Amino acid sequence: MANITSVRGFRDILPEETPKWQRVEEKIRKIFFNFGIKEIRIPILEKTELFKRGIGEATDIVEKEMYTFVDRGNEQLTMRPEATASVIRSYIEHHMYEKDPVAKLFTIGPMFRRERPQKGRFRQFHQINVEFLGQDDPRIDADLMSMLIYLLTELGLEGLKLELNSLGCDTCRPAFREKVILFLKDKENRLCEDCRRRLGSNPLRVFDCKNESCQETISGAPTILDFICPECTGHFEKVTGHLEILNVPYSINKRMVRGLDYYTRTAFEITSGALGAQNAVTGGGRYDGLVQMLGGPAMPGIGFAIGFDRLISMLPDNYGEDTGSPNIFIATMGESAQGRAFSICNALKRAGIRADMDFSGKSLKAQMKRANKLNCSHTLIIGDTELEEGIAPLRNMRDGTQDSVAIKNADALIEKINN
RNA sequence: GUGGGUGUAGCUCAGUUGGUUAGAGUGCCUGGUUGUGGCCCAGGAGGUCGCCGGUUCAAAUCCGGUCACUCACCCCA
Repeated sequence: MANITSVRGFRDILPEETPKWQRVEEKIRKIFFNFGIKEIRIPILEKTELFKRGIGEATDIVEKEMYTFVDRGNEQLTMRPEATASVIRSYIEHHMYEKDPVAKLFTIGPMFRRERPQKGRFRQFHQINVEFLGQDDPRIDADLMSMLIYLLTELGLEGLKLELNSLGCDTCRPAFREKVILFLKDKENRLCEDCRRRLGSNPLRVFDCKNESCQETISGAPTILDFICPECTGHFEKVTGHLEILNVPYSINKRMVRGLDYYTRTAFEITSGALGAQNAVTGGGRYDGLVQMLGGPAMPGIGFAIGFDRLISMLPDNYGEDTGSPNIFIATMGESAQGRAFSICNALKRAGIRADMDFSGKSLKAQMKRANKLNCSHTLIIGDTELEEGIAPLRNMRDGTQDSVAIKNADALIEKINN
């Protein structure tokens, strides 16, 4: 009978790797706490309509990547492909803006997109999302990006590049869009198949097409920064100004656009050369129209998502390893020793000390080998008849020196280990 | 959805122009040695060679199909 395997693009994160995830999450939570960002936990399943309206009907995500199904109650549901729409839905549903229009929220969890898997891309992947709602001051944008850079640097990442652009707003982007369509109309035959299709749905995407001919064609086109309205220009200039004040290095990428429809004004991306083709570790931007679009009040917002899996893959293998705390292995010789070891081992664990032992009755050699494998700091050997008190030497594994103090009971041992 | 690469032991991989009981390293188990583990020595378990079909006296090896993994396009974090 054939074995059952995991679903394509859905992977197990094995015990060797989970400490990395835990350490990163701990550090991030601490930083978010200091920046006044509170956690929100949202469902994995939402009504399909939420993403259609939020992300945009014509986007690749909605068009062909969502896990959508009809449930037994005949309702169209979707496993979330991203978190922002859900956070906004919750913000509106619970009238959070009534209590306090300003909300700084984060959420961590899995997202689902049915793409072809490759390096740094899975069908179930994990994101750390941050949303700042209720404020459109350019300082918010700068503060958000500065925190992000700080956070990634704190985690030990190097070679990061922050790129940003402005996408304009509802009033200036449509005009720019028309201009681009007009510009490309008579050059259509020089565009790739995808871009010709995009011309009708999302012509701005031609800007970041990787096809050479497309790049050449679009290079003469007006760029959005020359075209956006004075308000948007002002906002963008202030954002970059504040970034400079905060000493955050950045570069402007006039051709960067976003694949989700809700973005307005500030859009940014952080990339790393260490990631392969899927080089974006973070992406985000402002979405001043989204709250209203989803049925809430007119309320600005900005946010980002960190690709958790990609972030983890950039960290060294030993990241998050516990090295300091004591880790005891109890080896036994003989039946009666096992009995005493059993209760001592249990007492150690309840006293907050990591401890383990072997019940299989294997040779001492095998037990010691196991202790070594578990990377134990100390091995305690308990003999069958030696030492009336019942406990033999506590031995340090690392330098081989013996500590031959006989210990009378578990309490004395705990004290010894803790001193 | 499109293209390239790869599927042989738990893991990393050899396997010459098709030819007998398919190998190594590592890991695992047992024993020896060792001032009770690391080093060394001996032995052992473990594989329908991804799956199906074809060619052949004979297929891990050649051909076709299929599935999986992987990298890239696309898209995005």
